[in-house]
Amino acid sequence: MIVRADAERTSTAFGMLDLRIQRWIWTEKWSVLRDAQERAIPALVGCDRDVLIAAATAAGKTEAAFFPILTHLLADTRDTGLCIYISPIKALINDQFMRLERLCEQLELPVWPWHGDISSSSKNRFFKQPSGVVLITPESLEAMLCNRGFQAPQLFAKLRYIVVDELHAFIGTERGKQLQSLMQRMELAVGRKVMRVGLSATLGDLGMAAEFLRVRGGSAVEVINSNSDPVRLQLEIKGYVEPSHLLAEQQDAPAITTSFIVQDLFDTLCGSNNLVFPNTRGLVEEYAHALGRLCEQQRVTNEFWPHHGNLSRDIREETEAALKNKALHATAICTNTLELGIDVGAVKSIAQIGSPPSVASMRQRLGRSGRRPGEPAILRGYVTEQALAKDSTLDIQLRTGLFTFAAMVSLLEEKWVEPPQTNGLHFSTLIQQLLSLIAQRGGVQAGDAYRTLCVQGPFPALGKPDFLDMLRHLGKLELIQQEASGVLLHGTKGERIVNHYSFYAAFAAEEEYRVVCDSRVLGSLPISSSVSIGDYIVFAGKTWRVETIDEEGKTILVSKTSTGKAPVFTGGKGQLHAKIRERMRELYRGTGVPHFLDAAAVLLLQEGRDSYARCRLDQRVMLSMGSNIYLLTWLGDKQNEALAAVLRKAGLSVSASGPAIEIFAKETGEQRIAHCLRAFASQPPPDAQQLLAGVFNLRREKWDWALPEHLLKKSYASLQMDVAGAHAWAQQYAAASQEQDH
DNA sequence: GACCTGCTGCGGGATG
Repeated sequence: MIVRADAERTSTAFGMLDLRIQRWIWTEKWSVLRDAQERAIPALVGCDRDVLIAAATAAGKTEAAFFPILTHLLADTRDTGLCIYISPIKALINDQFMRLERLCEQLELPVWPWHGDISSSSKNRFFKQPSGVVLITPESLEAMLCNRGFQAPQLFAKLRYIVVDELHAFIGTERGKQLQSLMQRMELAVGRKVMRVGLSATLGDLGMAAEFLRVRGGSAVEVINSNSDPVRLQLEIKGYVEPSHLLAEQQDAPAITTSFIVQDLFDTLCGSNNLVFPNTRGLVEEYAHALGRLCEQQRVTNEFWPHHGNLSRDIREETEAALKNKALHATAICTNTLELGIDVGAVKSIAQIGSPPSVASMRQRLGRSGRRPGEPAILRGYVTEQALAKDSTLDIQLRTGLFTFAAMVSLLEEKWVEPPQTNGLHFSTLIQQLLSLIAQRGGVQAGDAYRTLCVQGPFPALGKPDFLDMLRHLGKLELIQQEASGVLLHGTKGERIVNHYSFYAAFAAEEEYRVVCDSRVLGSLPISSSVSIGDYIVFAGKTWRVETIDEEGKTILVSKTSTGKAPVFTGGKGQLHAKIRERMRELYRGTGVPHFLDAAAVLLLQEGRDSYARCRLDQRVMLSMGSNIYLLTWLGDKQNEALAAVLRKAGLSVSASGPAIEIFAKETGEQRIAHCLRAFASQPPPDAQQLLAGVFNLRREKWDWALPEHLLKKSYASLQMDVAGAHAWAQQYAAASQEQDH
């Protein structure tokens, strides 16, 4: 057997694996182990350290983790161990289950897929024999701890490893804090350390990711960073100019440039598989509909399929099947539903309409193309700018849309991605974890809860007095109550909430209407998107008339029509990192032309540079235009948000706007703004409580409504602002303006 | 001018 000889000759790690796993690798005809696998096996097989594996999407990360883990679980022949694998999405659990079960069948090791769609009979069988591999979501794990807390020590008695897949998808989120807390609670239940394994393809900073995996112990995590062969990139940004007079006259008509972009997509993408990312669900609908119509007009089979989170599973699977079907050419118009885990096979190119939300996201998207040996990863960018007019805003004059996109692409080429955002406090999730801990243990001492969740857990930023404040507030809201003995229990309201299944998710979800046509569910629309009877809408790439709206049953009935308009989906704003603004400024100051711009985009680049020079933005920080003053910091959105709060507190009417802060009412005067900035710089940075005094409407996360005011402000500020960064900038500004005065 | 993710236990009734 040649295959066997190859594997043995080139690999020492191979010999460390259980013989049955070696045999399985031979029968699968794998000639060599991948780099990540080769290095992960010795790191994991001894079960004596935490490991972070960073490797490209198709580099066999799952096997890299499971070959040595299964080997370790099988080593004790009398008592097979347990491994818990945690995934952010159900579809990934289903995928991994199919891959893993083929192997584990041979090993006589049970694999337990575990999420909301799995029957309780399978789950009950696990409770009788808790060993093997459990593939689970954080929410299902939360439910297990909540409802079977007393059994936790027995259930996890044999737990050896916790594997977290798509680690980057958790970092910096409510679910991430929840996950860290769950891992901590499992370890406490069994009274010992359990080895943690993180898997990811898109990590901006491995040290921070390691620290996320093991709070206060990141430096001891073994990091395996496997860069497989770098893929050749083929990048292009095409520029388009929207005639402004037409836009003003016909508000409702689709923009002229949209139809140019649609035509270009049609011409370049037909005949191959591609993904198109227009950034919003509404635009996914618009483009899918427009491309479908174009196919109809040209009398060719439609090759364009919509995909986003509000479409029914049914419709999403149609799109996924079209992409996987080798007999068809298919292009998906999608949101980041197709950015994560689900396997849709290799695609030829990615089209990005408008700049992406982050460089990390653009890289993840691009990772979907160029997966076959020798093929490049192709990114086609499209940027629309409005025609220049006398009254054009600064934004339009500077062509910030093009410069943002170009800066991001140039950073992508340098392999830079945003570092993970780990300083969010997420006190909302602390409340959830406290209530869940009470459920798990049937009551908990306040000091014990503080130690578990804050001192040793993922919420170390909360001091003891603040924690007690929070408990008192939760008591007032009847979420918790304290027994005479000091034990914390659920209050009447807390009891009701914890006993409903909606408790297990750490993140908030908006209520939605189901959209139904002839008893087929097409998907859902958020309650907030205003839709009335008789409206014509675009949904799932087709047009419909709204027939009835059932408020009780939360259902919208529609029928087919021939015209319609994409519905409005609401949402927050992305946060641009300061590094991108820095790169934009270098582009304005430079004279070179990035190789990835087409002729029209180069013209826009020149127009932007002309405006930058004309406004003398290299020398000045403030610029009066129309009735406003712009404070051009060129900082990231979080720093600008903090500066805007500082100015707002001084009584100015302001709004953070791209690379600048816009100050309304020119009569304010540049002097007054300069004075505010110097005053801010001369004092130590204010805390959130001072900065957000008198500011309302700060609730963003699921349990924010139950936080005492000052903790809500602290949590909000940690997520939305960088006060220290803003302060550092103000100090630089103050020093520079002093020099000018002398 | 943002996007996405997730969900138990129990009881009643039908079916094999």
